[in-house]
Amino acid sequence: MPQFLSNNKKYYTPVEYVFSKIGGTYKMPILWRVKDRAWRYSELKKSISNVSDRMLSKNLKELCDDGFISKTIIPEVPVKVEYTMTERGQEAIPIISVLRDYGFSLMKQDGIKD
Amino acid sequence: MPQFLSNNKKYYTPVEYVFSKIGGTYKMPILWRVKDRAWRYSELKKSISNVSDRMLSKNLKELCDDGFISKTIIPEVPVKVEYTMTERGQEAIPIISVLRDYGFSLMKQDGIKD
DNA sequence: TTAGTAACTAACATTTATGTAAGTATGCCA
DNA sequence: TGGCATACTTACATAAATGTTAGTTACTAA
Repeated sequence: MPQFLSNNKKYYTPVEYVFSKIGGTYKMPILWRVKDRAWRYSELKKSISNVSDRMLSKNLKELCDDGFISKTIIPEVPVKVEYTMTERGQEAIPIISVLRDYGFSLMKQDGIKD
Repeated sequence: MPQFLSNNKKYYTPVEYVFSKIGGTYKMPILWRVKDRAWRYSELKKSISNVSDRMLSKNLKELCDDGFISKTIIPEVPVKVEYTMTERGQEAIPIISVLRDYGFSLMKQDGIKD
């Protein structure tokens, strides 16, 4: 396998690089929601089953730091925080869409009903 | 998030189901190699950087059990084992291809040379 | 009888990802 | 002053993925 470095971490494939950015249990679910409108922290919390504050804020922070979403703090009372897509984030959506479709196809092959 | 069961494990999204089948560090690298010809165990071992016997044989077994590749034992001396794609495995290739292309695109955005 | 090769397999250790519970900051309102 | 709300953050614990080392089977050739 080829290999390359980024931030002192070694990657062996481009696919591995993708998952370092948008992999894990919650990042794609977050991006998928935020794709067409601004979402508040509390909305995401309610909408994504079982996500803890720890994982939600960790993943939101990483997605911001990596440029996939952006964060707006609206100084109302109590404070309101909104997350929206960046252009880089939008580019991830077709890939997630392909994975979703493939997931449904596998589920069908395996006799799983959703 | 919606949810469904398969083999007593709970899944929340179709994407999660995809990764339960072809996710992890080595499954896509294996499928990507096996896509156009038969590969021997020892060839895969040499070709995939850093993979241990434990992970290689575990992943090969799971990919077989899940119907993505098939295994042929050729009773020469010493024994020869070959892995080839199934039709179900072939269907995964375009998805891996999309992920690879996206990986290269992210790497380019991030100034990483391969 | 010993050694060598291919393809595993099992036991145990470590690393990484995720879960749980509690606490913090800000500001308002009663 | 106390309590409530949103959006986190921290410390600690558990679970899941992967790594390491050694061993196994089956057969042949020296």
